[in-house]
Amino acid sequence: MLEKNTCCGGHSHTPKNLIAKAEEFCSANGQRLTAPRAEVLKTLARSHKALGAYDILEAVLIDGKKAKPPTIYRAIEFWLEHGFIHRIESLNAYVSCDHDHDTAGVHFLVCENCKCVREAHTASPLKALDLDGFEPKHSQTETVGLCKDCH
Amino acid sequence: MLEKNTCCGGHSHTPKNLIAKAEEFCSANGQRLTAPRAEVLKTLARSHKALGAYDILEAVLIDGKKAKPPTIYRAIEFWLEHGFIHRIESLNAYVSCDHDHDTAGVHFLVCENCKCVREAHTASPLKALDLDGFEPKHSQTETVGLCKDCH
DNA sequence: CACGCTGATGTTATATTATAACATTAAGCG
DNA sequence: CGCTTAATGTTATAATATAACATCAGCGTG
Ligand SMILES: [Zn+2]
Ligand SMILES: [Zn+2]
Ligand SMILES: [Zn+2]
Ligand SMILES: [Zn+2]
Repeated sequence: MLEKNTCCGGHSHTPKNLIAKAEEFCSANGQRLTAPRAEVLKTLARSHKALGAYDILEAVLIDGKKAKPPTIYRAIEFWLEHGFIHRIESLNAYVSCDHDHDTAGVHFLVCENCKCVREAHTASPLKALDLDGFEPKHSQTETVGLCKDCH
Repeated sequence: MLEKNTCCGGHSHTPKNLIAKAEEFCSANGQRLTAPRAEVLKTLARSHKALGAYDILEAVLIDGKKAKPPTIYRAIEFWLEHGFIHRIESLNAYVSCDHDHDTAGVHFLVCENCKCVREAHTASPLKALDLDGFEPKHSQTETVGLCKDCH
């Protein structure tokens, strides 16, 4: 039974599509979709809230057993690297992403009450800046506030 | 002897102005510029790099003695609340701020190598977004990359 | 299939960042 | 001074993240 989504603009929160995309990505790129990786991604994809690493740890079973932190963090790192999840810095937490987008101009609306996260994309804010020799790698905006429900 | 600043566009990193501003702020607002608060702010103002809470802890002496974490975190919280410092989420670290600005449209260029931080201000990225009921409180952009020196 | 290589995971321990809870002290005021 | 309140001191611990090394699984090769 899928949880009703009332805060993220109707995003369905079904992990199916994302897992399918992940399978495709892995086989196309010689990566392995192992049990820890699959469980971590599914857990994030099912949630409409950002989850901390230890929330994920509590939620997943790998071969019927509780995992340990490095297992979770390795899977998180893997999906971060390949753009399937994002880290929400202001929460020390993670959300899945089913968009295709580059690394610039990502904007998160983060509810400080319920931890739901809405992802949006705007023109890169770097455009407006004189970088003066700074070499950007990754740009991310986080707006903390209250979502429609918690407001 | 002031450290030569080569990465932040010539910002002088002298704590004098900021401390003076802080004194003024405190007396105008019935707040106390206590030893822990003063030492923490001075330490951040002297640094052209973001400092973690435990970096600050190692750097300051309060009445000749090393402080303990809560002392540092309380001072950090105080200056954060009053806009004298910022938290760089991607580093879990803090920088001083001698600008006067509101809480929207702050943009940090963060060097992942040397941890120097350049602060810039742009039009609020929220303008470009359909907030759809989301009530923003604080918005911050962090661009991680390499500064001119580390590049 | 044994072998060896590689990448991933398992496991133990510990580092790093941050806060809860309560005791004590210092400032401001009548 | 004696009261009130805000701030700090102190102890302990929570929450987040990683280092280091052992083991295992997949895979190509012979
Ligand atoms: Zn995304
Ligand atoms: Zn909410
Ligand atoms: Zn600032
Ligand atoms: Zn640098």
